[in-house]
Amino acid sequence: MMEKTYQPGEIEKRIYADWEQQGYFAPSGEGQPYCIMIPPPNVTGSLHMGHGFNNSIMDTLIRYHRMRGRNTLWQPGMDHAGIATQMVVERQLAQQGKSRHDLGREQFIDKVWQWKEESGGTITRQIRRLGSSVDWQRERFTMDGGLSNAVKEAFVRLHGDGLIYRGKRLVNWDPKFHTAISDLEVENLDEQGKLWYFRYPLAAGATTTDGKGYLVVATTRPETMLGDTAVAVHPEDERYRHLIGKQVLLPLVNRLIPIVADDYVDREFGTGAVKITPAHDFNDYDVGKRHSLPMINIFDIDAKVRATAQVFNSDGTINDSLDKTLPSNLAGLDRFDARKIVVADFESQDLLEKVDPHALKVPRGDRSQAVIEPFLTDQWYVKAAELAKPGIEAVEDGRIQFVPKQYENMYFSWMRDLQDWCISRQLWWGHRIPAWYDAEGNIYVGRDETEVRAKYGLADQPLQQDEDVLDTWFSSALWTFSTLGWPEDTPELRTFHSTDVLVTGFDIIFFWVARMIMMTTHFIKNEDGSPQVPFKHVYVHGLVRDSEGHKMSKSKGNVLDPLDIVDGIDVESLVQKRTSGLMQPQMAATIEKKTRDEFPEGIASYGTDALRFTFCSLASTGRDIKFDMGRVEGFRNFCNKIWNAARFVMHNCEGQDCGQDNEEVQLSLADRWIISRLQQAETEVIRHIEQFRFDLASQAIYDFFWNEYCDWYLELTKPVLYDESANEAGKRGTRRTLVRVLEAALRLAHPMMPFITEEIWQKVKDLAGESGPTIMLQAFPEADPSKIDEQAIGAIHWLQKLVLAVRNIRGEMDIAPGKPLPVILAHASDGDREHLAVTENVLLKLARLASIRFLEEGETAPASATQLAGDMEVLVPMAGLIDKDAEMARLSKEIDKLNKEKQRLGGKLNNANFVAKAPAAVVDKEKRKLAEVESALEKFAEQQTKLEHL
RNA sequence: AGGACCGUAGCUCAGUUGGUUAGAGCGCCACGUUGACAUCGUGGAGGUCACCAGUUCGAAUCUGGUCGGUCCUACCA
Repeated sequence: MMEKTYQPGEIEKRIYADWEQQGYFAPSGEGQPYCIMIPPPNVTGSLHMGHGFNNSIMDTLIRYHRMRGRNTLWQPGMDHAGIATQMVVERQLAQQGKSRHDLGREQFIDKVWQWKEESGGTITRQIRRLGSSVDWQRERFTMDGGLSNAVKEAFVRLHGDGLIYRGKRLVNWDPKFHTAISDLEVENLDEQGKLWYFRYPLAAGATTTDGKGYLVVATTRPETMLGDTAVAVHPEDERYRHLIGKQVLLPLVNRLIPIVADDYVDREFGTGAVKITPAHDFNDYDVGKRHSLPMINIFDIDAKVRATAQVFNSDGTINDSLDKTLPSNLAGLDRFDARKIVVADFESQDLLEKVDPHALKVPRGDRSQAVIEPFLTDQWYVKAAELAKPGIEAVEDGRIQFVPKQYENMYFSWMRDLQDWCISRQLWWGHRIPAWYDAEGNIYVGRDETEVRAKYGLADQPLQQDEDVLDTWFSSALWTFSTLGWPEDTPELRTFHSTDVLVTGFDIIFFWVARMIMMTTHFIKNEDGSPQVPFKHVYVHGLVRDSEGHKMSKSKGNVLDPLDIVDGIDVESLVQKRTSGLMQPQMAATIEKKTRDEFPEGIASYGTDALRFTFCSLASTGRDIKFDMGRVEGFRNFCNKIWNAARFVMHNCEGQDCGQDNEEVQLSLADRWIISRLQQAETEVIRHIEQFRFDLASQAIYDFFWNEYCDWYLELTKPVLYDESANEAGKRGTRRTLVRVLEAALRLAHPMMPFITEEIWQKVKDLAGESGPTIMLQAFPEADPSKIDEQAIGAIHWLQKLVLAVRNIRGEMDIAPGKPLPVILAHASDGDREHLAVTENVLLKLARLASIRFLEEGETAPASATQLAGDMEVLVPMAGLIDKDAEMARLSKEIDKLNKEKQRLGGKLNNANFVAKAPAAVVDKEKRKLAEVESALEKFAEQQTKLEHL
């Protein structure tokens, strides 16, 4: 007994549990391997809509290929997400008024592990609820034993190959989290600032060309002047040429610094003279290197001014010759407070020339939002440029293909201009760097301390392991092979690597995709020694945005949990969810209002299949998705439609002879037609999935099921099934077709809508003559061209035109839908007569006709409402039914439309150029169209005259 | 500054190598509970394909430009 409406909740949970328990998600071990690695979600909380989207695409691919007989592995797992996760836990501690230092490293890490269990549990529940057929037996975590081992191995080998080094360089320093971050983790944001013009007095009586005793430099960061070690001018700048090699006396710190010449200087900007602060600006750092300038670090790790500066030579060694004193009134001040004082001091000494407003880019940490300080520290780096080469080649020669292709350009431009990758982080949560130091600071790299001691012959001297951890993306970069057991040479690695597709958003192409390609090509080799790629395709999808097109984010309060669409949520809970744990609690009121406006009733429960189908239907390539609840509702209705079609089929087939026993069957025209259309739909769906066009594939499924199977075929079966006198072979044929086409359509839709298709499949499989424990492991339907019956397609098409013609008259003329109408067909051809002969009985039912007949030779047609079906006229006599004026109006509307078309076609065909140059087939087509339009016009005009005389 | 993508019905989106009467879903209007489904059925209205120029017999589609939007990269202190 099936419910009248589809109720997904209970069904989905039951089915998923069964699948998992039966072990259907594991690779079959047979067939050509097919593998997708899940982009491991961060254990920072729960999955968002982007994950829902991503998972829907991957599961569609996985289920499709599994059904096509591939040895299919979908590898699940999660990412420790170093900085992001540490931040979450630190924020929780902060709510109790504690910092991580109150706990100490070990205890803090325990706390993070606890959080990982909690968040990880939520995430796996979500992944299950989304129906994802991942192989849970193989679930991995980037910090589990195996993967940590892989990380160490990779680090040690890269270090051995000279591709990892440690050095003192300028890094992006996050003063809030007290760690270095990579270039990619810095966001450059437009902000309004100022440009201060400072006077730097010239030393030893030098003067400018206009006779002034000082040089004016412009800066957006006045406080950094404490660390200036030069002023630079352009070598060909006539204004300053004579000053090159001279010195200025740096105010406030009273240090003499040189004036140097460097091409880097833009003569047009500011005054054309630039203060150089090698320890706090990346460009200045380069200038400093070129001119061997000392580097003066004026800040501590909080980006507060130090009491005494740290001074280094340009090669990074400590410089003891320069005065390290910093003005005492600035010591301990935050950057921005120090700035005010510096400016005030310049002003009071009459050294402030002017202040202009200035728009600038401010570097901020993508997690902390703190202003990043370029900072001199010792960090570990990967020589990315060298690793990039095989990765560039792999995409150039097509071993890796991006879908859509335009992302390859983005990839290339990044890969061809790679800076070294700073991989050390001053965090606690992450993979500890496998390097040890002795008392003198010598560095020893190895897999563990024992190995290090053995390798370097260090007996008993104390060794200290590096305190830092690795950038979280370092372990992610190994994901495709570390999850398969590397560095061991495992059967899984041999079987499933290279993987087939990576499904991901464009926002992490650099963070992740590029780095995976680099690491994989370096570490994983084919038998012949050539580099392996991590995946053959990169399917890049867009971002899921809210209904207004805004990016979803916790701080904006517009995030949706995919499960809230699956299971529904009341408005109070939704408001609660969106307003709790905010970084900016003052936003709560605004968020609450917006949420109540958008979802006054909360969100209804739509079920997983509807959500997944929505994601698929929106997945056109390279485009962001504006999430539209209306689409979900539409596809929820589609699920219900499938459900009810199945009810109809069951009602008519259950307990009946559906031809399972191979008794004689007779297929009707309609049967042969729907079977033909099924073949065509199968071809189409396969083609679209192979091309990653999930939107088109979903459309094809929807069209076939609703607009053909339900709207036409089911209706066409009724006259047969309900006809007591119909022969048994014919009924059997119709029942067999009904249930078999349904069964095939379920398999066709299964990758996108796994639950409803399984639930119904279990009910119909026996009737359809199929057996097997689950639809998941059935074959994906493939077209058999010999089943395409052009004659049936033609006849049903004819019938559809006729039915539509009658319905149009009925609708336009306001005739009750149930009123049986007499119909006369005029201008019928032999073909029309043949078609009517085979479709008459169903036609009468579908169009609700009292009678249908051809106009006799020599007979005059009665006054009728007219529609055309091809050349044939469909006449509904007006007597007592139809209002003359209404029909006249309808006719002139039709005639207007046709006249416009006639004009267009006529113009085209009168154009000699068109006739001469266009391909003959195109010209013929236009001619045929014109003839049709003209003949139609003639017929309508005739009717018009006839009616006028009435 | 460089680059990418986008602009099609009220809304969300399709439209394959130029030849369609430019489509779908939702929404809208009218009618309708006929034995799967009102989460439904039937009919209908609704578009100068952002704008301008060009190529072509022919442009939503190709080229150039303008305007609008989104994003990425780099950065002038």
